[in-house]
Parts: sequence; structure tokens; C-alpha cells
Amino acid sequence: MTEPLLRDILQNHGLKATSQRLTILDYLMTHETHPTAEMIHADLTTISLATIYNTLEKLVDVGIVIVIDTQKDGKRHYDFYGEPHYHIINSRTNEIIDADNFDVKPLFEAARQASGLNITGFHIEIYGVDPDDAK
Amino acid sequence: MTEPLLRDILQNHGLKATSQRLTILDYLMTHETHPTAEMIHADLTTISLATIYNTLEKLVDVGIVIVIDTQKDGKRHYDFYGEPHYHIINSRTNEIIDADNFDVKPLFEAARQASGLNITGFHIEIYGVDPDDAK
DNA sequence: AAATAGATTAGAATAATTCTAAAGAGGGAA
DNA sequence: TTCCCTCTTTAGAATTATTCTAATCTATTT
Repeated sequence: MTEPLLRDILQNHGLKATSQRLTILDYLMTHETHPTAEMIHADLTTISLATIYNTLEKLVDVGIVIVIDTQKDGKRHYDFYGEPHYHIINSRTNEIIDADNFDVKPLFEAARQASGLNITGFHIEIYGVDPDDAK
Repeated sequence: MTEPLLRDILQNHGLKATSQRLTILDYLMTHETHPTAEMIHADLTTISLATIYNTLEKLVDVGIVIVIDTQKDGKRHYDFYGEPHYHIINSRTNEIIDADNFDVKPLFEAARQASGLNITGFHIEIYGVDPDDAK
């Protein structure tokens, strides 16, 4: 991704555009691997692990990135959240697939009715298994 | 809850009905607090923390209990999952509300189409804020 | 260019969770 | 009922993902 645009994304969300943040954001936008902090650090070795964590926290706070806890490996996975989407997780392989072929408006309305809250976001994980996996 | 039924729940899922498991399952079924392992241990002091963790893992494996990661306190919260439902989380207070006024069939069908997997379960967390909270 | 609020860093600290290996107990078989 | 075997429980140690510290650096504003 071109640098000026990444810069704008950060600044539009009130974050200083440091070189580390530009690098990490670019990494997240160009990888569909749903990486952990450690995985990012393994690829971006010049950035300290503390900065990886700090930056991810900021990006999550402003809503650019979301956290997925697959609850299988005890680590948090991070996902660039440019367009709202949901996740389909293969229970055998733990592979995470992004999907957006579902309209969340009815769900939001149901949640508003049930809680009285103004709905601000959602996380959806759907679990499945390969049809030809034995049982 | 009456003991024989708890026993059946465990045995129907292939788990031995130990007294610790009966106690923990009863606790989960009678508390809507979405407790952490530590919270359960604080109330059931005679059961070791390792057993709390071991038991929760088993209950999650067989699908009686699910994990909610609110991603706010770094701890896993556990929820008896007798009837499928989704969660509405107040972003200010981190309160977790159970709700079931939503039909997941269309979502399951969308996920099946997107992934080709046989869908086995779901986790949905909807985030919201109190309408009269300032901004 | 200077000022400053915020960011980065290495390394230490924290704490949730998992592991170990020894002792105990369900539940099926006879 | 009693035996037996496999699975469970336990205390405490170990692990490790994440957070903290406090010193140094830098992006942005004036």
C-alpha cells in the first residue's frame, strides 16, 4: 500500500503516523493470515515486541483492527477490519476464513431490542468442519 | 438443580460424573455471571484451581459450556450453553447479556455457502453503549 | 527550529493457564 | 459387592502471553 494513504488512515483516527505503525498497519492490510503479535514480530524483526503490542492495542481501540480469540492456541489473533465481516473457523484446522455475505442489520435490531443499547459493533465466529472429514 | 439430572448431562456427553464436576456444572447452570475460572474457584474453595480448569476444558470440549473472551480483562469467561444464544456486551461496563431473539439459520446458510463447511456452532458478540452515556 | 506530548524500547514483572507426577475415585465386569 | 483399570484430582512448579517501567526518541504543532 502507498505510504500517504496509510498515513491518512492513522491520522484520521487520531494516531501519530510513526514508521513502526505504518509498517505494522501495512503488514496487517496485506496479510490474510490473522497473525498473532508474535507472528508479526517474527516478520518485522526490527520492531520491538512491546511496540507490536502497543500498536495493536491502539489500532484495536480506534476500530481499524479487531481481535479474534480462536480459543485453541491461547493467543490473540489480529485482523485488519477495513470492511465489517465475520469469521468462519474450521474446527479441525483452526483456519480462519473471512466472509461478508450476511446482513447484520436484523441482528443489530434484535440486540437493540434485547438490551436497549446503541449497537456499535459485532464479532461473529461460525464454527464448521469439512463435510468429508470422518464424523 | 437435582443431582441425578446433572449426572445424566455429564454421562450423556461421555464424562465421568465426579463430585467436582457435578458441583462446577451446577454452579455454571445456576449463575448468570459468566464467571472466570478464578471466580468459580473463589466460590468453590474446596475444588482445586487445576480441577476447575480441567473441568471447564472438558465441558467446553463436549459443548455444554462456551468461552467468552471480552478482550477487556485478559481472562476467559465461561457460560453454560444449555440453549444456543448470543451475547450483548456493554462496552462501558463490560456487562454480558444473554439473548436468543435471533434466528441463526440464515447466517449458518451464508457461512456454509462461503466456506463449504458443515456448520457446527457459533459465537456472536454484539457490542453496544448505553444511549444516555455521553457520546 | 524548538517544544512537547506521545511513542519506542529492552528487559523485568505479572498473572492466567498448563504441566507434572503422585494419590484417589468412578463405574463396568464378574 | 468387590476388583480393577482408566480417568480424575491435586499441590505446586513451570510456562508464556501480555503488560509494565522508566529512559530515550520522534512526530507534530507553533
